[in-house]
Amino acid sequence: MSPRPYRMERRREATDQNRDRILAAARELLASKEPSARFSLEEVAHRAGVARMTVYYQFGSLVGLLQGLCDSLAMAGGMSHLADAFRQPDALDAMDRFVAVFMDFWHSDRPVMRALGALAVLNPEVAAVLDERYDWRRKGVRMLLERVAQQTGRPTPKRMKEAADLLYLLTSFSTYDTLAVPGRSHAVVIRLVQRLARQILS
Amino acid sequence: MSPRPYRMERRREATDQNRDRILAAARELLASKEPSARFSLEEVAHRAGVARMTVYYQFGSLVGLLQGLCDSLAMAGGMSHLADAFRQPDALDAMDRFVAVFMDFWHSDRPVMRALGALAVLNPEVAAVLDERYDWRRKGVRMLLERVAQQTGRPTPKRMKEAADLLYLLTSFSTYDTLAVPGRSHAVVIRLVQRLARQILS
DNA sequence: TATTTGGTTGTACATTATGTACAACTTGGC
DNA sequence: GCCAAGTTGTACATAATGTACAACCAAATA
Repeated sequence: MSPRPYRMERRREATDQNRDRILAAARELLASKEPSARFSLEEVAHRAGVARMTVYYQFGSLVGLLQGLCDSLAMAGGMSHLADAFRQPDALDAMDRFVAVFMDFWHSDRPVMRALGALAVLNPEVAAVLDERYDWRRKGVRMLLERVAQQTGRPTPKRMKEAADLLYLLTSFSTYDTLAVPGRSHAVVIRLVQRLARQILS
Repeated sequence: MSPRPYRMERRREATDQNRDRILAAARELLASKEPSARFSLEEVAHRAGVARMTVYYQFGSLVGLLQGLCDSLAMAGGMSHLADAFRQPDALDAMDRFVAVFMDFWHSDRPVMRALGALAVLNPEVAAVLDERYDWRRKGVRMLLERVAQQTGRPTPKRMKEAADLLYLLTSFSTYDTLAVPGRSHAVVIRLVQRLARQILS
């Protein structure tokens, strides 16, 4: 028999709220530096005020939870503005916006980004999740450089590859994490990286 | 009673050999990408052909093992050449050598470097070990820039801080790991980073 | 040769984590 | 009132770290 056309709005709401609390707990735990708060499914559940089994029911596994976390971060981190960058008529303006979007993204939940990157290095499954979700950056860099090349006269392929790798490096979390230090505001970091990006193309 | 003046050369040799085999097994395991080869004390011992208790006896704990691994990597990765860099009479030559030493270091056992960095992010104890051992880079950058500033006329403090952070970024593992891709030789990576470092100072 | 000592090994145990299975329960939706 | 989605608790299997302790081995020493 076919599934009945349930509405279930209130239930949806309740379970979504649970999901959100679980994700929030996971964020908190990943961001927390105290060694007492080790990141584990058990602790996430406890912090979310939910049974361990609920986390399994909602996300399937620890990797599933991280997958949900990635999506949640992309939503909250302003990755939706990425399309705006490419709508800029001028290629260099587009690059500036591109840089800014990623700096904002890394800034939005910095300790979690750091932890996720580390988990990805150590766990191939997590790496696959991140690669899939952060592939936008690779593609974006390529597209941007294509536009810049067309606008300013195409450079040699070798220089293109070099510029692509450098722009990829500049927009990486590691770059943001190294340059965003106490005493240098977020806005200044963005302008600094934008300046470096333009230097690369000259 | 005071300890007797033991010689024990042959025993030393034997145990040192054991230590080396354990460290080698740890390196292999950390470098191995197959998910079957999870990094654990148990697996390290098994690969080294040694009982688990021996690893504990020699290194105390997993963190102790990683500590030993760091020291071993520094020895094998040519960090001893760091002093040579600072013996260069010209400041910019010194910087070139400085860059080359670190690129060689990151290159020497790349997958292990990658894994160690990730472990450090997730484990404060490991982070302390790495910070202690890799502080040379922070200090080195500062010293280099002091020399460059004296040689070329001292720039503003703000630019100094910026240059220091950028040079720190350029000599990081992350930079090496991003730029050393198939099709770009190690030597080319070094020259590329050296060129970027000089650009920073202009 | 006999003994001491440093290093190795095995066993047992406590603790913590992931993950699966399954039954019981709760509550919104029909 | 009934159904089903979602939640919870219990039990269990597996694997990892870490500690304690006793047994053992072989080199070094007296």
